[in-house]
Amino acid sequence: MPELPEVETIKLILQKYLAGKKIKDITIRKAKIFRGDPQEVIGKTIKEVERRGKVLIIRLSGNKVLLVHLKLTGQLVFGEPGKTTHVIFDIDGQKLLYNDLRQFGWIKVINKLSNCGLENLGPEPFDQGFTLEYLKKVFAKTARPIKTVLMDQEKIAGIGNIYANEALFASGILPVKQAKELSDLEIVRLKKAIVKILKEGIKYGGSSAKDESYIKPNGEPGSYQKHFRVYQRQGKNCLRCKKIIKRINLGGRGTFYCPVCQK
DNA sequence: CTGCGGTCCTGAAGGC
DNA sequence: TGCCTTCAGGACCGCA
Repeated sequence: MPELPEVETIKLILQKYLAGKKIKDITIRKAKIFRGDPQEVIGKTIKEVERRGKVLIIRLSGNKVLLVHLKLTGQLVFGEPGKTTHVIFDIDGQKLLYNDLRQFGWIKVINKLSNCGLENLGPEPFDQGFTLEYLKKVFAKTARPIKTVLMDQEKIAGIGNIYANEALFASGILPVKQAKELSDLEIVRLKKAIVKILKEGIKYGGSSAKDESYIKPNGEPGSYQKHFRVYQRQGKNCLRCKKIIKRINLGGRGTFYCPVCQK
């Protein structure tokens, strides 16, 4: 599922290929995916591609903006339309497809970045606002499991199930541990682990695990799945202590941890 | 305000 | 073999 590293990877590639090009046409095959009037963006030039949390921000001429959320199975990919293609962008004659098997994702046309939902997102893990003080304050306030808090986009932007599991393993913290019960030392370790794991994800171009449909715009998969330490490794040996990795359900999400290394 | 559960959607996997 | 049921999962909505 596209999380911060996957969306960042897509952003970097699209920025390279789309900046300066013109949206010549848009074909909408599934109306609910595309929100807003496509006529407002047809003919506009792409100025810049950015990211906020898991949302892609495509800035256009005339102060128009396209927001894209890929949710679970969305893809932005160059190529020929298939049965899961719901929107087709004609970019100077080249087809950029929005594919989405489960149809949870969306594309929105907006006129300004204020009041568009992005302002409710928490700090970016690579930005200045992501401080130890901020995390201490947020964690101290809630008895929710730490993993649930990590995935709360209003607390921290961009972390989903894969990177929450991996960051908690890397910092030796149990996913079910109440956020307010974390020690200062654990918060320091967790903060470092979040940054490290997300950067690792970006370095490998995101993760394309077995049941996931994430691919890069050029159609190639990412390779971070080869470096998972706990995610989907239930029943296998912990890479650190050799004990069996467990899987539980937490807030409706598959949750993976080592009962020995994580406390 | 918080937090839980239902909802969207499809293919894969499991049960009989 | 094949039909039917169950499940996964990000974010939003309604409710307690």
